[in-house]
Amino acid sequence: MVENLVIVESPAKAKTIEKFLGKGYLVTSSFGHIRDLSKKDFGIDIANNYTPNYEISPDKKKVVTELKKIAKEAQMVWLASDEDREGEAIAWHLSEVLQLDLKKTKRIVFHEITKEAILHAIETPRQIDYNLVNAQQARRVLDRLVGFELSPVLWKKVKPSLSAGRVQSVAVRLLVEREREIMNFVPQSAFRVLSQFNKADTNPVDLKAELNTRFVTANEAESFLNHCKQAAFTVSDISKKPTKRTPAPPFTTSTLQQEASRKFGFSVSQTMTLAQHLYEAGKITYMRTDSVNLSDAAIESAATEITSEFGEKYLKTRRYKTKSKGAQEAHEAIRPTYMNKSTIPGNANEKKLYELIWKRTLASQMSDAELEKTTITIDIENSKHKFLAQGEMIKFDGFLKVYIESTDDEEEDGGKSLLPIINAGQKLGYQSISATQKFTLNPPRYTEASLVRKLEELGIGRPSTYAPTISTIQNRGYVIKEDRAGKERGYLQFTLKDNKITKADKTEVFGTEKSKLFPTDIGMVVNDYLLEHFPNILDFNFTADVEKQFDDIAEGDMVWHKMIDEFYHPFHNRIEGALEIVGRKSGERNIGNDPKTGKPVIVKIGRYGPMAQIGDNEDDEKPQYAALRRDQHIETITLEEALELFKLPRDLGLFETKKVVAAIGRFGPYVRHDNKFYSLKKGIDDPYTVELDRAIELIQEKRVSDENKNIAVFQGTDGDIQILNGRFGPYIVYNKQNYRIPKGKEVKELTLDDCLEIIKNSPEKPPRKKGK
DNA sequence: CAGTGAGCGAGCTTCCGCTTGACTT
Repeated sequence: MVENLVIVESPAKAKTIEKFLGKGYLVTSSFGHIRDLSKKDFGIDIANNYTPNYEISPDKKKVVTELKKIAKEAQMVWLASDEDREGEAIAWHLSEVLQLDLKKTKRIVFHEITKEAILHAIETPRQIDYNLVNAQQARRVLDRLVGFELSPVLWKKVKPSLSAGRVQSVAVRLLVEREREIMNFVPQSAFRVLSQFNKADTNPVDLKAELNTRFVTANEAESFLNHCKQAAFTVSDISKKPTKRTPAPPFTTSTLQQEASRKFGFSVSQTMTLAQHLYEAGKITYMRTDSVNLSDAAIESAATEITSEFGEKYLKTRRYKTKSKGAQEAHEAIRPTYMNKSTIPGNANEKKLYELIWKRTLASQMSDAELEKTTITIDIENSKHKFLAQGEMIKFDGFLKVYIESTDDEEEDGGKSLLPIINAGQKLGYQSISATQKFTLNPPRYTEASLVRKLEELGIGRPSTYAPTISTIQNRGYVIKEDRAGKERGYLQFTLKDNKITKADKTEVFGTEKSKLFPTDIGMVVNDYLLEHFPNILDFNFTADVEKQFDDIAEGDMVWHKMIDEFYHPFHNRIEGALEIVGRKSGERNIGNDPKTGKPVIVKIGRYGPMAQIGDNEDDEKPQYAALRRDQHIETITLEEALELFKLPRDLGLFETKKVVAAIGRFGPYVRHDNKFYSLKKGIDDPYTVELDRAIELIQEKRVSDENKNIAVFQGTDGDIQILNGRFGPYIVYNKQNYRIPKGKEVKELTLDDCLEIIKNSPEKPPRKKGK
């Protein structure tokens, strides 16, 4: 029997708090929300003031039973979930489900996990704030209504199993709109002029300078270089300007995801998994937070660390205020639990992430860096243009000693080099001057992390959902994360050297993308459909607007189901209106006519994805169909590219009296013979040109490797027990299940009894989850 | 587990936010 039961949300937190409270207190956790809306009939009684119908979540049944048992015996139950909308709702659900006696229930909150904070919370309990709970119910009901009414519209109008929601649909919209901006982007070019000067008299000095204008035409660039042949160059001004740089605030979920992505290339889910490990090991504070606040204790221990490591001069205590929209600040910023540990044991990635967090936290409490920016201006005789050389010198490193924040921008070359000592009036001579054609860059594609940053900026989504949202839009096929090769383009370069101008045609590769998010055809079609019929849900301000109303509910100034009612009626009307319109949305595009038949060539989303067809469905003759390749898109494919697709499948001829055909399938190019498939070799074979001889070679190769595949066969009660040679080594197949062979067994010597033993001892496999 | 693209119908999919496992062919 326990005197006091304290319930928090996270088990790791429970463990820590129990240490602070000591005897008489049992601290346990609810593992987040314990119940949710039923999936039947929306889980909402719409006609009856939107009364929610809650069910204990299946994976929480055990926890709830356990909590019920303890709560019954406890003299006092302390509901200590987070101090935000969701936390308050968790406290309320607990009190309802556990049927807590209000006289024996107290609600407590704390923002940091320190002994003082927790003891203080125990001394100042309150009751559940029902206004805040209602704000959460409004949030939950709204999301359910939007998600569960919108998604089925997509199943009917676009494709089954699709989804839409307040958060994911806006995320996709951002990607689609950026992609179209890039498609429509027309690069402009101009000539950038760089000069490599030598000091005119004795020692040659390395001084690079850039002209303060760029020339639009090659003629202008060339004639400027001509002018430079005879011109004198004079240093006219040297200006020095002190500047400073300030450290970035401590990490939140979103900024940690961004930095881990920029510095180490981690995906957002990878970062979160690593952070979860660090949190569970007690190395860092909670990793799902929107707060930049540090506890007094943390600031103090950071100060001690800084003073002892770098000296008083490097210390500057700073308190940060969160400014992101919709922040709820139930936690601290993400920081090391112990500031005196600059590194921890663990695997390489855990170490990297921990050290990043340690450095960022420490730097946030350090002095500004003091810099001096120098600009040297060089006049050109008889010209209004000037050359500028810029340099930056660190006078005091401050926080830069431990941490420099990265940016998303590509590295700019030059500009920040160290400058030589030089005087005004100094004459300079050039070694070479070049004018290089430079193209403007298209807006950047999003990475997972930069999309999270944008969503946070718009106040859409929460720290606990950033990573899952990014996964959802990929799982639905709206978005794909991949690398894409760049394209080549030519550019001009003029170089003036030894009084001679040379012109060069050069090529560069541009637009190379690595781990970027690309919208798919489905993503674009769904986005266009939603934008056409439900512009209010897709509005970038939709979340911010409803958040304001949730705040009013939390303040007690608005009744939650009235707010929902006002939203629901016009929304539901739009749903009905959208369903009344007949036909599907397929993103259909007519890209021209087939020169052979004169029939129209159409690209659209078919039952199995993006496809091209020659001829109308109304036509007497059946249209010809072909699936688009993975790197082709409805919006950009040309007639020529589409016609190319119809050259497959290709008839290669006969082998062993059966036809051999080459084509491209879901797993890439293949040849088919006698209903069997043989993959073409990547980078060697091309389905458009492969010949019969080569196809036969591939078939025979496969036959040989298949022969080696079978090691042994035994007769089991449920059919054959096979020992096969697979991609990962030998394994056993029996009754449609695969079994791994334990180490230390000689595969060739396995007997039937050995196999049965292995099958019996291998752990029961859980049923495969549906979907991917 | 690759080829298809007509049509029917049954039964399914789906949201956002709190948490952590238990998986890793």
